[in-house]
Amino acid sequence: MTDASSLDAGQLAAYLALKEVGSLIEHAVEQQLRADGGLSGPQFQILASLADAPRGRLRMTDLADGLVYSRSGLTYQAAQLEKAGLVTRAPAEEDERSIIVTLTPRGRELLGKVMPGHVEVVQRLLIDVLDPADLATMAGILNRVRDRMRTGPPRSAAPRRSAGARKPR
Amino acid sequence: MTDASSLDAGQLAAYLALKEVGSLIEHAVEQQLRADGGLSGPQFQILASLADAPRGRLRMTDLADGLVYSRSGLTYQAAQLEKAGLVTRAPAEEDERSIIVTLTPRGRELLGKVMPGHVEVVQRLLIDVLDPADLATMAGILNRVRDRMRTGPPRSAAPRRSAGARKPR
DNA sequence: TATTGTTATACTCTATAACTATA
DNA sequence: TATAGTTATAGAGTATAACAATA
Repeated sequence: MTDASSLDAGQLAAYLALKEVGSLIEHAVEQQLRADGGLSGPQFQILASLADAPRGRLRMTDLADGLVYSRSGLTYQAAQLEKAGLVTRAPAEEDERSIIVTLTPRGRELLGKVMPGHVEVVQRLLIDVLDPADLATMAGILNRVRDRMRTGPPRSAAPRRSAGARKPR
Repeated sequence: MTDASSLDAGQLAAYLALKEVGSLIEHAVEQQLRADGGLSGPQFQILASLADAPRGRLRMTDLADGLVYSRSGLTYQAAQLEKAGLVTRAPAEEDERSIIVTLTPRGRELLGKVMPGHVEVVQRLLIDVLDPADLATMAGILNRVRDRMRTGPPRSAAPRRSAGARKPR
């Protein structure tokens, strides 16, 4: 990837570093989750989302929206988690079409068992390497990127290529 | 993931932002690669690595090392790419055990066809959102993290998370 | 024996489309 | 008709272990 057709060296370096660090951390985290709790990344995300929700309950659709993937993909994962006794599924009372997924005590327990290791990995790979100021700077920058991404990718304004020179914020 | 057991809010925010931005960009890039050239992310990475190498040639092992995954995984991908006429595989002359993977003209051509779109996505999602200073700052920080990760994760400092975990599934 | 790579196999994940049922 | 979710299915990706060939 020497010639990226219009990304200068610095831009390319930023992109590649982001990509690599992201995937390395993800990899390390997934290994830990698997080893400590037999959980895959997606499964952990579902359990964590539920743990974060009011009564450990969320509708399938809300879960799917928060986590990116398709309905059917979530159905598959939810079925796995249900088989393992980590969540239950039941129709919502107000709307019989909706399914409410609920974290079971056992699910919460497993999450508690896995969390320390999870935190340890993140701490060791990311937090410990940076001083608080850098960490805050990075978070700020990345949040800006994330917000922009979520605000609908300006598909309309695609043909933009002014290599930098923009002061967002 | 409200309670992360020992990550403060800022640390957690940094981690989550990194994770989310990384996966959103990866997703967008993979979609573009698939649409513009019928390539998966891993396949593109292999082709790009080859394009970067001296004569468009690399040994299987060197490819695998550079790209993370297992030998067998690379064998699979290399076979796909060979079927598509994008690379060739031939034993090395100095060491009959080694296989040299070579980018074909057609492979290089496809790469050329896919690159503009690839760059455009990165530009739109990442570069355009940040001013040059932020970009440089982020690259610097992430490079520090990456270097540390590569310098063998101080496995010594990881008190193994025994905790009899091992059951869900 | 160690290294390079392939094969066989098995499993996870994801997506699309067709389908059911509620609203 | 529109929405929520499931099912059937199909395919891609990855890893592990056993294997063959070369060094």
